[in-house]
Formats: sequence, structure tokens, C-alpha cells
Amino acid sequence: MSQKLNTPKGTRDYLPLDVRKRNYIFQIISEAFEQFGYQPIETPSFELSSTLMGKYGEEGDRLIFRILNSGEKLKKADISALENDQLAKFAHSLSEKALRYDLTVPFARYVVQHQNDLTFPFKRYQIQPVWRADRPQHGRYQEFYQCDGDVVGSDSLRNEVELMRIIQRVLRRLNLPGFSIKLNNRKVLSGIAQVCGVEHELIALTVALDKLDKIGKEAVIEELSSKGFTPQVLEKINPLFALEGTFEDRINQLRDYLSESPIGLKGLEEISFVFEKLKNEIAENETLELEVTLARGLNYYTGMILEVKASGIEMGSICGGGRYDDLTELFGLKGLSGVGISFGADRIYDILNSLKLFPEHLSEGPELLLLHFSESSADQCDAWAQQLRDLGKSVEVYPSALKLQKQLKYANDRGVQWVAFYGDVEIEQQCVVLKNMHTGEQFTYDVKSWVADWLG
RNA sequence: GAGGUUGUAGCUCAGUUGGUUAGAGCGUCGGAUUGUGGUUCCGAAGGUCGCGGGUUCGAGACCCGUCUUCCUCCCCA
Repeated sequence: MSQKLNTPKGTRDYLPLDVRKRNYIFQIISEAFEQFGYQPIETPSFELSSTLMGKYGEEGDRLIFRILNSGEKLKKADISALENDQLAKFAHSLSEKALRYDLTVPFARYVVQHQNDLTFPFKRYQIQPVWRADRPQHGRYQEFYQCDGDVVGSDSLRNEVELMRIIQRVLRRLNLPGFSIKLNNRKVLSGIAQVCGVEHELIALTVALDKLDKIGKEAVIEELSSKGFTPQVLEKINPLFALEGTFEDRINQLRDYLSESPIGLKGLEEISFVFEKLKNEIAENETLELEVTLARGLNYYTGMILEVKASGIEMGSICGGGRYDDLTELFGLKGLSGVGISFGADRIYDILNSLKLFPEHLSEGPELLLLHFSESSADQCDAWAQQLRDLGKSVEVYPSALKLQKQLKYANDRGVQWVAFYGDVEIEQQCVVLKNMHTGEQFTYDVKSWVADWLG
């Protein structure tokens, strides 16, 4: 090896089996979406920078991969901006394209741009990679797949319910040992801020609350306090940590807590609606919880917020989503409400891998490998292979007449289920020998009818 | 973006206070077996010790920089 080889930071190669495993996940997800009438779309890997920048907050902008202008365009670089320390402006002059950061914002652009060609409510799913210039960690990559499903142009809460059912269907079919869905509503968070009299610090409040299950109550209070929240406010927040009981119990406790906040009560009503539709559809190894501290980073959510975690393994959320009333407004189209979810395929992949939940058959090779021992019998093997492929079988012919040991080793390594011998001995005896690679059993068939006899 | 951590054969890892020619297992290849794999036995190939610089008579080991790995924070799928 003359050169140290590596994929770029935060990316990974996929071996054949890895791709099979990934496609298995994609297939289950797309089948579920299709069953609910969602249509597939795709958008380009990169967008105009102006489409993406500023849509994910300050932090988000930093994590967007930018594409350097090429050729003559590089001459447009704004050197004076660099000299004046205006790095953002300078960067913008160097780059007018960027890799997509998620599938939601490009989708919003797509909806606005194609609004006359779409029938609303428009239900789409999209499975494509996204890129983030994040620091890689366990379960975090710079290139990873998202599997998004969204409904735009309908503000019915039934869409929320439908998306929850899709999540259940997907995670059940993947045979996860269990999962928990956490529900909240942005309006409830607004209500909490209202009750506490800190409407203008909603973001700071929710970001801190969101960390509750990670850093604990004391640390959250400490963070809020350090961000300037007064002891009186902290006192008012306190009851939120004491919520307990069933989903309905919590709703009742919150109803009292938010009684002075119309928007908060509205949010509770929405949560309640979704819960009522789903409460009898929760399996034993699943939970549906009301989690008032769930905030999620994306600022565009306005209604329901949800997050899903797999049980029995330490891993970030594997699915998230929510409703956003004014996402397309950013691109000039008002009054179009949307709600969507996003599966993190790479995290699901890692979970299925470590829990050994991928089906065995994914590692199986072709059903049949034809072995020959001379060029003269190879053409006959080719003809049989074509015949079997027409019958829907996956069949390979070993390309050269190498020694048998070598061909069988190849068959073994590839996970081939059957091999067929057609060499001098068989030609002379007018037969074909079939060997089952799992059991080692061998069967001899007449050369004229072996295909039908073997399949029969 | 801040802090820490890791890097030695294709893979997983040894390598003593700095000291001769850097090792093992697995894998690969060849043979035992010219027509029977997944087991066994024998043999072989495979290394700019991440990269660049420095200290030293001498560096895989120590120092600096850089890239990479994994982790914490930030944020998120």
C-alpha cells in the first residue's frame, strides 16, 4: 500500500452485505409509506446556498457543507470582506451552492416551486443522504440517510395520527424489541413560557428543559439560573418536574397548570386528540408518553413534536418529527401547513446490527453456481444459467475452469446455496451433479432434464 | 466551534527505562488433496510504525504541528 487510504471524516463504505441491510430498512420504510398513499420524490444533493442558509439557526449554518465555486466564478471572491473580517460574507462570495442539510427545507422549496403541479394535501416520502459538518461520534455521521415523510396542505390532526401509525408499522416490521414515542406540542411549550411570564425566552427555556432526561433536574435548574431566569420563574417551572401518572393524568395536571394560557390549552387539546386515537393501538413493548420537556432543536415546529427511541440500547433518537405551520412561508407561500417525520436510517442500521436483528437471508448468495472444468462445457453452463434466470433464479457461472477446490471455496465464501458440477465425468455419463452447500448432499440428474427435475 | 483520546501487516492487537533484523492471532496466497468447500496440518507473501518536522550517537516509543479514530460539550438522525 503506497498511500494511506481512508474515507473522509464521518463517512463510511458499505460492503455488499451492508448495502443489503440498508436496502432492507429502506424497503420496509418505503413500503409503509406507500401503504398510506405517500408518493416518492427526490431533490438534488445540493441546493443554492440561499435556500439553506438561515433556516437552521446559527448552529445549523455552521454545520452546512458549502461547495466552493469553480473556475471563473472564484474570481468573484469578496477579498474586501475577508480583510474586514466579515467571514460570512466572504464565504458567501466563494460559494453559491451547498449540500443539503436535511430533507425538510429542500422539500419546502420543492412544494413552493411546484405548487401548481401538486395535488394537496400532498403526501410525500423521500429517502436520500444528507450531509452535516458535525463532529462525528457514536451514531453521528457527516453523511447519513434520512427517510422523511410529510403531509403538506392539511392541518387536520389526523395526519399526525397517521404518521404515528407509520412509525409503529415500520418499527414493528423491523422487529425492534420495543420503542418509546415521546409526544409534546410546541403550543404547550409556549403556554409554559406564558405561565412563567418568559414568552420571549422560549427558546432558552425549551433548550434547557430538553436536557432533563440527560443531565437531570438539578442541572437543568442550574442552566436556567445561569441564563438569567429568576428564582420566581424557576419556582413556577418546578411543578413540571413533578408530573406523574398516565398520559391522561399528565394531561389533567397540565390542564390546571396551563389554565391561564389559551395557547397552552390548545396544545393540550391537540395532544389529547392524537392520544385518544392511538391509545388502544399501543403494543406491550411500546410506550407513548407525554413529555413536556421534549423540545427538539428545529425552530420551525409549531404544533406536535415527537421523538422515538429504541428500547434496550443506548442510542439517540431514531425518528423525530413535528408540525410546522409556516415553513413554506419562508419561500413565499403562506397558509400551507405541514407535518412530517424523519427516520434516521443509519442509527436504525446500527441498532439492528448490534441486536442482530437483520434477517439471515440477507447474507445468502446466488441460489446456484455452475462449475465447469473446461472451456468446452462452459458454454453449456452459460445456456443453462440463462434458462434458469428466465425462471426467476439467481444463477452464476464460475468464470474460469480452475481447480475444483478453488471454485467450491468461492461458492462457500459467497454463501451460494447450490452448486452444479458439469465436467468431463458428467459429460461422459450424460448427467449433472447438484450439491447442496448447506448439507453437503449431492444428487445426480439426467443431463437433458435436470433443470426441471431439480426445480421440481 | 471547545476539550480529551487514538493511530504498528488487509483486520484485531503485542512491542519492557529510547538500543541489533518490529512480532502474534485471524485473513490472504501456495501446498498436503491435478474432481469436492466450510475442519486439520505445512509453508509463503504482506510494514515509508498515520503524515511532516524536532530532540538524540540512536526514535515505533520523547517533543511540536497536522490528519484520523473514539468520547464529552454544543447541536442533532
